Amino acid sequence: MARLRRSFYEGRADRVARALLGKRLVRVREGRRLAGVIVETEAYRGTRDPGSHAYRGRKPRNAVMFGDPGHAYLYFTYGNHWMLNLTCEPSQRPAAVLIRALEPSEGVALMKRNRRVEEEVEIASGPGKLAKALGLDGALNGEDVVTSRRLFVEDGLSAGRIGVSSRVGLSEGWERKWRFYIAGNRFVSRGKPSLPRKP
DNA sequence: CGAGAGATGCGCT
DNA sequence: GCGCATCTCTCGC
Repeated sequence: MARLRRSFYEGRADRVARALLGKRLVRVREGRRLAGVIVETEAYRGTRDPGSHAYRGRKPRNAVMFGDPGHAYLYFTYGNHWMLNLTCEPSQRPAAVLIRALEPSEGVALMKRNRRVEEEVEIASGPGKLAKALGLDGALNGEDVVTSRRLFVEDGLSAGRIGVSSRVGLSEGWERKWRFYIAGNRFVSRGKPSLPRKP
């Protein structure tokens, strides 16, 4: 399968987020391929988006968001979890797509071990789970996924019907409908039911 | 099986 | 200190 090129990531974050559904995220670690089909994403774009890390300007942590498209932005949160984003839009325009869930396809046994779970549906049905399953952390922050041998995205099949909803877990900016998922796919995360949200 | 809270560490106020 | 683009476990039904 062909790898996605730089031009793929240059578009608006919400469009890239949609387009990433059905593509294959690949992690190569110690010579082994760990991979899955992207089934859930969220877009964060611009300095006006109160849900985005770029909302309060450029800081050391979010600097990758302001750089070239097609790079991994990995950040640590909640004291436990790494989140994988892929930057998009031209340089200086802060934007990224959070990869929220995968349907596992290669290296399933190893990913289960990384996660210490038995059920396939538990491997990567959420952004923190996904990073753990693939062995992603701050060491890969800034990685160029267009050229990297360790982390990249390959073209895939059509995603089929796409669902749209509010983004998960935000106290501000949740009214933007920038979460996208493959409708009916069982590996999509359920999100966090107790957070404030409007129908 | 759904709701709720604790875990856990870092960046910012 | 507080809040966080979360996860997991414990309760109670």
